[in-house]
Amino acid sequence: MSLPHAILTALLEKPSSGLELTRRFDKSIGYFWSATHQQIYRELGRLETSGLIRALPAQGPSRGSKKEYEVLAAGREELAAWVARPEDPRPIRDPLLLRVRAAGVVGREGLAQELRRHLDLHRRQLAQYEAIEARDFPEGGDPLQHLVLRGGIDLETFWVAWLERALRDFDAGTGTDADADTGSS
Amino acid sequence: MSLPHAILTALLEKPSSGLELTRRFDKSIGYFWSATHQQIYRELGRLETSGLIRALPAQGPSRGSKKEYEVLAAGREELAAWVARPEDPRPIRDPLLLRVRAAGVVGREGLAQELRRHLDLHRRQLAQYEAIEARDFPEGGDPLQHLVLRGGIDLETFWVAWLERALRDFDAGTGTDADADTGSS
DNA sequence: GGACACATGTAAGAGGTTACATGATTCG
DNA sequence: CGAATCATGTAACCTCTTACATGTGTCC
Repeated sequence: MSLPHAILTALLEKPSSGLELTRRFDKSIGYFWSATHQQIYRELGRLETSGLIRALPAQGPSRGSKKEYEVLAAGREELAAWVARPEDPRPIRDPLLLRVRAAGVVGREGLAQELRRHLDLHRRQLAQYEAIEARDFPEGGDPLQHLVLRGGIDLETFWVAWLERALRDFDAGTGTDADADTGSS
Repeated sequence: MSLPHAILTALLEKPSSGLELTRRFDKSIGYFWSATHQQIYRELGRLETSGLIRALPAQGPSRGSKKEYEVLAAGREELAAWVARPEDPRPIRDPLLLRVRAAGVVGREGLAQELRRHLDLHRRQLAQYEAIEARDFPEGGDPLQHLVLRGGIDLETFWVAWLERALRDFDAGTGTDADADTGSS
């Protein structure tokens, strides 16, 4: 139940149309809550029906013409209540860790290459976050937004470190070569 | 598409019934891929239909009586192929980071308490993982399984550090007191 | 008017969550 | 036999993903 709250947050930061929201979910907000345009349009409809947001006047046909939304008082209240509402962290569900475990059973053939690919992706993401930090928080800025960005940076840092360690272990474990053998049954 | 592969991995490690699998998904395997018994039974049915696993003989009625499954050659091959199959990491979708961002817009009332609660949960989880490490990997053990466990440990370590930092920032930012437990009406 | 970007929307299906339903076994 | 536990299964619902569909405005 986080998508509606992500949208409320985004709309409070700046009233927007569906497409503008989609763009923002590809950038800053999307760094910790991703969503596609189909999800966003559906959820905008629901939020409007629930009376948490409203479309600004100047409507044309439903398809094709731009529709701007803004948050109503009820929406702001709902969001404030949600911020404090207890909600346990979800159990981890990570395909990469699972694949490493599976490799322990069926062999690590091809896995090292995939780990290298992920390492590269996470390094890029980390560099991007750090560039954003240097640009937007040179000396302060909104402390809460900075905190969130630090979360992203720390998370990517974890992945980079873990993947480097994994590849080191692989090299050590198989002599000189990463994922050569697996010498099946 | 990871659940079937999680089940194949679990069944290769040890042929099991649905309930036994459910138990194992509440422990070791569940530490990086959680699943409920309904998901597991549904997926076992699909995997059997697909010819990747089979139920061992000695069947009774479909409800109530135990059914053991084992992985067939096709299942092992599918799992080995999946280990090497490229699959990009999913974008982050974390409700807690989102709530901190929302707090920047509607106020941080009640948030510190929730962060403290999460900090406690993550500390417990970390302690549990470290106990498992001390018990199962005193000096080695399966390097891949150890690597996965290290992933869990490092991830929890990240959360603990980030939450501690967040709470420190909160205390600094609001004078002496975070949000004074919001003492309700 | 054709191409293209802008903008919103529909549909089908997979995966996950929650609640409930049903049969078998064991133990007092 | 009643209760608890083991064990499998159904159903409803919600979210997310993927692919497709439709309309508008602009520029050549």
